[in-house]
Amino acid sequence: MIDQKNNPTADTDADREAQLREAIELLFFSYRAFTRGPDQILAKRGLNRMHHRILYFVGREPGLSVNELLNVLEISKQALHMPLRQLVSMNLISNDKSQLDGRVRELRLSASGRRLEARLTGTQLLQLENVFSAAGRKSEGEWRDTMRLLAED
Amino acid sequence: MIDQKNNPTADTDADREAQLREAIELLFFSYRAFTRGPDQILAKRGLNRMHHRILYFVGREPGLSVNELLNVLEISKQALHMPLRQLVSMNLISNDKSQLDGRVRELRLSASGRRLEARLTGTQLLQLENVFSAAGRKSEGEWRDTMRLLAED
DNA sequence: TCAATAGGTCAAATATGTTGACATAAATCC
DNA sequence: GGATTTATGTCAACATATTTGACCTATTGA
Repeated sequence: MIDQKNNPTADTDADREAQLREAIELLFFSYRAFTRGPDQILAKRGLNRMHHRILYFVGREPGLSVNELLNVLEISKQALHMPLRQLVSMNLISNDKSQLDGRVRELRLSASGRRLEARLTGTQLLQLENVFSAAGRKSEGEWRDTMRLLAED
Repeated sequence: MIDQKNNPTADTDADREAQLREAIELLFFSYRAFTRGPDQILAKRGLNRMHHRILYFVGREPGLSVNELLNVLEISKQALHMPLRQLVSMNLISNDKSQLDGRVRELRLSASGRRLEARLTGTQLLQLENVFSAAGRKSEGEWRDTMRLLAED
């Protein structure tokens, strides 16, 4: 056994691990809360989280190519194939040849695609707006700075 | 078209939505970065993220019952069945009758279960420690406060 | 004793993902 | 211009995962 009195950092290390484990749990529970709203709406239509991600990133960057989408999502072409085809056949996403490079398809939201994306993402926008307004502007900034570090990891 | 000069809040609203969309993306990319390390280790053993979650929560609360685990994970009994049975048969988790109530099973990590959990969670502890040490102690606190609001949502 | 609780398991249907192959059209290189 | 590469689409086989719903045992508690 380590003599705690002669090892003043031992308690601190254990405390630090407990704090970091709380952070792990915050990420788990936050992410679940964050995806719950869209997931519920999607389930009613037989769609899943991947459909939302596709709608989201196509909406963020109209004209996105299939390859660019694959790179953002980090999934295989075959894993994208099914949900993307469904969204196209439901006329939520259009898929037209690029004028500049005939090999490339440009993905865009249709009007109904925009409506669905707005509804799905809307629950998250509202949720985050509520959180930030309760946390205050300064917390929001520190949260963003911290999340950027984690995201770029 | 809305006359921007007579609608001073229009730009602000659009900016605000852009800020909140950045926050959505930060959550998406952060969570992916956060799960990447454990996922890679798990894949080598034919395990997945659910196995890590089970190991994590059993490790956090030794003696946890199956029902308590189901409530934390928010999955069905049948969805838990397979991964939990695998972990028990790999001797990573023990599963003994409770003394107090013979119907209840108490889940605990074995020595090798603790080693695997420490390795999986260790990548996340290190990652978060790096992020927080770069962000500073004050940012860490604001991050926690904000995440608690989102998690409790 | 009877109902409720905790847990384990099975099976069928559905969904999802992986690997690998192959095809087409278009661009680019030589 | 022919060969190669790139972007995309699709298929099939296999593996995995999840859902629904049922059924069973053991144990507890009214």
